[in-house]
Amino acid sequence: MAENEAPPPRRGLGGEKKTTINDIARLAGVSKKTVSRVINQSPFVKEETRERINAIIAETGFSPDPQARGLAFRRSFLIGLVYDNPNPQYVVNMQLGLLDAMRGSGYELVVHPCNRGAPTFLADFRRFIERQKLSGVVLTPSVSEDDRVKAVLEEIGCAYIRIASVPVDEPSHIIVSNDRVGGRAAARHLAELGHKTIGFISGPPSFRSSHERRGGFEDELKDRKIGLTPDYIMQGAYTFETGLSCAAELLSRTPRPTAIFAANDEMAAGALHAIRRAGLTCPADVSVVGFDDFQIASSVWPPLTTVRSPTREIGRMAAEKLIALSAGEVQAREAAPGAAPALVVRDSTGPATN
Amino acid sequence: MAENEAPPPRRGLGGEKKTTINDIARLAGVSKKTVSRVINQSPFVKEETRERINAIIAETGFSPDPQARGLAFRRSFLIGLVYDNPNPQYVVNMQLGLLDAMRGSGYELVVHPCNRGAPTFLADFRRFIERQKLSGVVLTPSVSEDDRVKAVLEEIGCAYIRIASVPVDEPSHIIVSNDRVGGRAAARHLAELGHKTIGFISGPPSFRSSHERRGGFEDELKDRKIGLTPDYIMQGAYTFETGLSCAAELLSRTPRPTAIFAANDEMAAGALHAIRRAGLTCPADVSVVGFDDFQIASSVWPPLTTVRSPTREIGRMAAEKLIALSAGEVQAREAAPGAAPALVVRDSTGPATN
DNA sequence: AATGCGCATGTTAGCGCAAACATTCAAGGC
DNA sequence: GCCTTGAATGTTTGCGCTAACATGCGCATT
Repeated sequence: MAENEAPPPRRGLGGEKKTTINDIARLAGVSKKTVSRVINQSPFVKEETRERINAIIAETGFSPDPQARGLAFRRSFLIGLVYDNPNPQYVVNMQLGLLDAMRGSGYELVVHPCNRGAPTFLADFRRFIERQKLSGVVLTPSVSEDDRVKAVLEEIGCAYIRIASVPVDEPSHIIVSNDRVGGRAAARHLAELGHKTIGFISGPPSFRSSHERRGGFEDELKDRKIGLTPDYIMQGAYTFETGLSCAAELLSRTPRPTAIFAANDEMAAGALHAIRRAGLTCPADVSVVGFDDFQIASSVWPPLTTVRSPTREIGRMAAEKLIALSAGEVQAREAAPGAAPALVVRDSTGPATN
Repeated sequence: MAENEAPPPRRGLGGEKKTTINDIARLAGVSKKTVSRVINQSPFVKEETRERINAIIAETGFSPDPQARGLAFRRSFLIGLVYDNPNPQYVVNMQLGLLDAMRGSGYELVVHPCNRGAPTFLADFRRFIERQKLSGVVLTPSVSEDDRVKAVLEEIGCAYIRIASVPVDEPSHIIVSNDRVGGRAAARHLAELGHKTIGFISGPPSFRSSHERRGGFEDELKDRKIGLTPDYIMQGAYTFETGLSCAAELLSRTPRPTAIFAANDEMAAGALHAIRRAGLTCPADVSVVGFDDFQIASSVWPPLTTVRSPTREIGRMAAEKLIALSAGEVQAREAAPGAAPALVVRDSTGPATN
């Protein structure tokens, strides 16, 4: 009866008392500290004792309370995914990758989309990390490219991994999604098909990936002595509409390009429409290559030849690294190799016809 | 020096000690229990005291440690999103909606994709809820339609909200995404454009939404005395490919349908290709209506007329309801009205031409 | 035999908060 | 005046776990 304060609803979950470390200790005939040592893999437990305790843990299905553990450790067992990438497919793939590596690790994933433009962004971000005492944070582009964010994390002392197109940090804190390699792959493919007059639609300069995809593309063309004049380079914004308008512009050049590389699938889809609208056919008249291999790439006509970005794999690597980091493990000095983007050839590319 | 056990890294986050409820109590010249009462909105605090404490809390930016709070309350302040819906856009929109309502509430969102087919699914699910002592769970289709899941939650006593196309539960536990209304809207639109011969591509029967979308569509046509014979109904699987093949089939019927309603955008995109491939034009020869209004709807040509499913709004409502539930508030007896789907008219529909 | 040392374990005191049980103080009843 | 009542606050205990500090025990050393 007593006080009856407002919101806190009485009783926790279920009715029966849940098994605690004490129960395990009693069953094993040891103190709870020894059980704790087993759970935390302390080397100072006799092999035989460890096995006995582990058997009991397995039998009872016991698993330590993350909250209590967190309170004692002064950190939660939560990993945050912080992103401002508007592409749903990227986000979901990233989440799946992270969860792949987190499964069975005792960590959980909390998602935190954010708006880097908001005036309270940094303060909110900091609050989020501190309040939740996150074990670690995964940053994706373009938050991952924000050095203020990095500074906050360093100051707080929170483990983090940045996913970025270029090595912007020490190797232990970054996973490089090798967009440059992907750009090269696209150029190589078009070159091998005999294209000489190629148009390029870049992403917005605010994304590092734009520069990388473009850089890789240009490098490969240069290596092959294929020219790419400024006239044949348009700047889009990773959207369908900009893909459409930029491609329309490119198609009006003389000589008309026989191929277009758009820096993401969305823009490539726009390019397909521009081609059709111009009375041309893809790939007979103009080939198109996209980037990302998101769902849209196989839902347009013709299905897009594109560069598959191994987002899920990158997520998995990020989580593995982060868990190791937050457990205090020392990291290798060199950056992890990082899964490389790979070309997926579909129907939107064909031999040059000029 | 002492033991130096393996994984637990010493020291928590940051260096400086963080402010606790004790600090606030000291500053306010009261006991920490009084501060606790203020935080938990107990009515037994003098107005003046409450204001003074609130002022200090605001000033110091203090916010209680969720872990400690959770430990004492026997529940975390985490809300879980459990889903097996493969559509990234749906998932991301849902997450955004949930977070809209959770912002500032002190809750965080942990995501939990699952595979309902896995043999350990139910056990894993239960473990997840119990271990984390989740405050609440949001279930989306098709996990939301699984009564075993509901049973587990009831047994554990965990608050939950199911998002479903039909009222499968008591009103306090469900939010209805009125797919039937959306189906009707699509039919009305086509009828008003004068279409009489209409083809329909349904979703897979394993999703309730399939039945609802189809049901609404059929009901509206019946009300308007427009026939829809089995010949003009195809069953797809919510994928681009099935949309393509089903539409091809429909286009071979005599008389040829002047309009096709596909139960999601993905299939509608497939239908567009089938139309083009058949040498026809959309919307001149055949109109197409989709469902969902995901990104793909505006990235195909012509941009799709479709039914926008207010996923984000539904998510917001779900989180609001769940927070109220988990705070022990009594729920209204009737189901919340639920944001209704709305038709978005773009370029894929036009007047009937037969 | 006394000493030291290292492994294996137990004990105590928190982590930051809320529940249950005091306690205080003022207003009102007879 | 004494006693009841109840609002407003404080004290203690404990949520489930770990850190820091014992402690016990066997063995090698002097």
